[in-house]
Amino acid sequence: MKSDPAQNEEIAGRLAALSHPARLAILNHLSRFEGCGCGDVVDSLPLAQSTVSQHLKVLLEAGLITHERRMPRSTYRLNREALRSVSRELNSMIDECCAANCCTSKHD
Amino acid sequence: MKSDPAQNEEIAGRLAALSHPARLAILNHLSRFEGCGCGDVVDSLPLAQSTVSQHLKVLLEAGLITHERRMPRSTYRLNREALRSVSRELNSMIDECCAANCCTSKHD
DNA sequence: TGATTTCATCGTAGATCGACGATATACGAT
DNA sequence: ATCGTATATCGTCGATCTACGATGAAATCA
Repeated sequence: MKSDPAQNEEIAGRLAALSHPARLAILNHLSRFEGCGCGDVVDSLPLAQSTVSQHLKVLLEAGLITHERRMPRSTYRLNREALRSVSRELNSMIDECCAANCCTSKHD
Repeated sequence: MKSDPAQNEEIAGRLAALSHPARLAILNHLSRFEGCGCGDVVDSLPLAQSTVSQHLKVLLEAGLITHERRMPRSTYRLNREALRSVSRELNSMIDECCAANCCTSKHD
C-alpha cells in the first residue's frame, strides 16, 4: 500500500510508451492486421518510415509488441498479455487511490 | 471501432500526465492525505517546491486533481472520477485491441 | 551479379520536458 | 505597514522526444 518509487517508475515507463497518439494508432492497427510489417504501418499513418520504425522500437522496448525479424519483411505483433497487464496495473493503482479513505486529513 | 486520431490524441494526453513517477507519487500522496497543500507534497518528495508545483499544474491541467486556491494554503484533491475514467478508457481501448480477432492477416 | 524491396539505424534540427533557483503574489499575523 | 508563510510563475539549462532524410544491411528477384 506504500507508494513504492521503483514501482511508480516502472508503471510510468509503460504508460509513457502508450502516451503518444501515433503509438496508440500503431497498436490499433496491429490489432486489426496481425503480423504486419513496418511498411504496412507506414501506409496507415501520415509519418515517414523512419519515424514509424522509431515508434515501433519504443513499443518493442516497452514490451508491448513483439518482433520477428525475418527479412526482408519483419513482422510485428501485439503482446496482448503485456497490454492487459499494463491496463490491470493502472487499474489497481487507481483503485487503490480511489479506495483509500484518506485516513488522515492533514489540515482542515 | 475505427482508430480515431482525435480520440487517440486525447487518451495519449491523459496518459502522458500519468507517465511520470513523481506525478504518480503525488497522486498516491493525495490519496492518503486528502486536501493537502503544495508544501505537504513537497515534504513527501525529494524535489524542489517549484518542481512539485509544476507537476501539480500538469495533473491539474489533465483534470486529474482539483485545486482550491484559498490562500495562504491552497488545497489539492484527487479527482477520483477523472482517474477512474482514464482507467476505464485505457481498459476499453486495450480490450478492443485484444478482442479484435484480426480479421485479415495481411501477409502470412 | 546486380537491382529491388523492406527495414533499421544514424545524424540532425526543433520542440518539449524536468529540474532548479529566483522572484512575484497573496494573505495572516504582528 | 511590515514581516513571514505558502504558493505560483519565470527564466534557464541540460536532457529527452519527435520528426525527417540519408545511409546501410539483408534477402529476394531479374
